[in-house]
Amino acid sequence: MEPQPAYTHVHQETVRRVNEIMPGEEELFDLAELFKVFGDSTRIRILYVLFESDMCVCGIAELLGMTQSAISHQLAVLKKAKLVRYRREGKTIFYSLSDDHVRTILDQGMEHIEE
Amino acid sequence: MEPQPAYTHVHQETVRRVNEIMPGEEELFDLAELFKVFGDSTRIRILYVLFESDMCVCGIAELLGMTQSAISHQLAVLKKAKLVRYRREGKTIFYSLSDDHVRTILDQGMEHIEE
DNA sequence: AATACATATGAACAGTTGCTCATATGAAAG
DNA sequence: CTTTCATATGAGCAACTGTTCATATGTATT
Repeated sequence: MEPQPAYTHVHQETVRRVNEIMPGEEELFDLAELFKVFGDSTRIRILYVLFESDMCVCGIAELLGMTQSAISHQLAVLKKAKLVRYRREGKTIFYSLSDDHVRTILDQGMEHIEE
Repeated sequence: MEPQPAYTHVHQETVRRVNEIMPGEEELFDLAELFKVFGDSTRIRILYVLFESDMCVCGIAELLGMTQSAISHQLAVLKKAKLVRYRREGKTIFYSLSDDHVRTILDQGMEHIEE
């Protein structure tokens, strides 16, 4: 048996409750990774563009006034986080939002900052 | 009048709609700043602790097995983002969640990663 | 096969982040 | 006033991030 810390400042009952609801290490990591993706205004702008319409990489770049490379790198991040999907049509690749959580999360964030 | 970009890949109508819903520069910045705060697993763990109970800095440090300094630095970040409040009781300072958006945002994030 | 166009990707660089360590502030008790 | 306990804060450092630049991949056209 490992020695337990003393918890001089926290009640046993609270320790128990916190341990009960605290997500596991991997969930915490994944959650943080997800929010990091929302933590950049270029990526947020891309998501807002995709709210209105599926779009190709160069279209997004044009709309946001950024280079194709910068957008492509950021789309890779969004893709890895499964926030966007893509489909190929000939030479062009169209990106679109993959689910509704994106909108809910951004809306809640917006509500918070507008207080 | 400034010269307008050509938008060779995007329809005028889409450009108009995107510009209509795109938040302003300052809002985008604030939104990204907010999500950056959620983008660290230590801060997320602190928020989960505060879901269960108001708590002093050293209590949080104890519960999470981290130094007082590390927790204090992170609480400063949470405080700046207005995600937590604090009250002094003698020598001790108790931190608590400041509103419900925190829970909604974390829940939505959790839903997304659990797909 | 050669060219053109759309996109992806790796290296490099400046800027940022999270922790540690040392120290400062601030309140209560002696 | 001095000590003690709780917290805050600044400097420093290693790790990470977002962009640019150059180049690679992949598809269609000639």
